[in-house]
Amino acid sequence: MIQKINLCDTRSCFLCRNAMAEWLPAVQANKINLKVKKGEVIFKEGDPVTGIYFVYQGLIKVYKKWDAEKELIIRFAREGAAFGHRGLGHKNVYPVSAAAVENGTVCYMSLDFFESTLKVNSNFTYELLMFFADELRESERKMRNLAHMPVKNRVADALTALQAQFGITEQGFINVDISRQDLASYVGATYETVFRMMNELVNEKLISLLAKSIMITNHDALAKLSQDANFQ
Amino acid sequence: MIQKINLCDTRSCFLCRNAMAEWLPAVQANKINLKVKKGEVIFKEGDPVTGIYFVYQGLIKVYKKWDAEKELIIRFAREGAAFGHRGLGHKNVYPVSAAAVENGTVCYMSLDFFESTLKVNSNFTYELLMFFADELRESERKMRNLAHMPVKNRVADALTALQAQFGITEQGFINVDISRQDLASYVGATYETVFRMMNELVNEKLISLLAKSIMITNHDALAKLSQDANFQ
DNA sequence: GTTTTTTTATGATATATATCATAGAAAACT
DNA sequence: AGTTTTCTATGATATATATCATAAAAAAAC
Repeated sequence: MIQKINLCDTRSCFLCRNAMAEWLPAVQANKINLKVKKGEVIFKEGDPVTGIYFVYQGLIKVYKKWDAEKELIIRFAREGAAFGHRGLGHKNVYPVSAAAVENGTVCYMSLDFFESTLKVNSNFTYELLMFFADELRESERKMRNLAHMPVKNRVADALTALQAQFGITEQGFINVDISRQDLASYVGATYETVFRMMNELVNEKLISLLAKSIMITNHDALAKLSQDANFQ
Repeated sequence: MIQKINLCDTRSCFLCRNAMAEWLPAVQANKINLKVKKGEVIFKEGDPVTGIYFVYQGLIKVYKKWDAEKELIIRFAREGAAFGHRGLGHKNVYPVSAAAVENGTVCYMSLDFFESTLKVNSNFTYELLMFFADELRESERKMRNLAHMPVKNRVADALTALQAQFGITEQGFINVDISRQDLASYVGATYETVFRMMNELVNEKLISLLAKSIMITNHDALAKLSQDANFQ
């Protein structure tokens, strides 16, 4: 991780958007910008928590490992998003790992400074609380899906979520470039099973593929698959 | 839900423990105590969020439904614990359901009053944030387990967690009285599978059963099963 | 205190998903 | 530019877990 001071503009990230304007010089003075290379691990589960990160540019995956080669990707963090905030709370080690999916730049600040930020900016703390509530909701929805939803439906859910997060290119493909293995890790299944389910979705004309790119061709049907399937 | 004003002491719950003493009279004036009967549903997913709850006495399960008879129990809330706080954030419907596992009493306050509490008690907001961070960590650990851990290990994990949360009786049994179906819903598997895995654990002398009661007889071995199984 | 309902127990069977195996294609390194 | 290395593709097989079926036991309702 190459250190590059003063790269970011203290305007675009979650912290800078929600902190008081008066606090931004302090942020400017305390943050550090780091260049990360594709595949580089920024921190891993079990590491002592030293600070919190924001994505300035690029794409970060936050994941939990399972026996050497398996992992579950919890979420993708893109420009502006915080990560490493799971290091907050009453434990002092990261419960997750974070790695760069592509070359990029991240912003880092020490836990001490971040805690000062929380103390000083009550509105920021409140917004962070709301953000945590949203993440918790999403996390528990995924828990339920992992327990009860078939892989095919989870693939549909993952693709819908990726399109919602990253939008589409001019040609209509989901505007994110991740490997099939990472997609499988995001779904919480093996590469092979996800591959097969994608084939089924292609045959049913809900999605179409061009090399690594994925296009959702029947958004309603796909969304229906990813829906709760329950009620009452 | 029978309404019973002024039952609780404004001392034991998460809010009362963390709010400023000066704020407690306001809590006293704005809270409502409700009696709940075993099996009673307090709110269910999709209901509009009107407020937040605390358990004064009894046991509450927080769960997500899946097609009529299946559910995933997210957590058990006992005396002092908050529930319904997943209604915070940027959506206005509960993402989970809550039901009484046994007869009990809960404390309720409107979302408006709760938000005022957050605004006034910055320390409480901070503590709530830390609580959310802890819950998020736990939720994501369970996500990973549901994706990759076999049912037997998840049963071991669930039993370990239940003993940590509820302690043991004088005879050494886990001090909680839940049905096998609820245990299965907590594990995220079917009743039958959990039943079989429990039998295996009994045969391996890690646990022993007496009617509905469960005793952990080899805590280390059980904890080992529920551990990450990964590293490096 | 009897009847009805719910919970527990257990075997047989089906099925979804993981694992193994192998090969070609693409990307990354030197 | 050539050579490892990683990623993608796909079939065959194994296995974990869910589903179905049925009965006994316990709890709840009347």
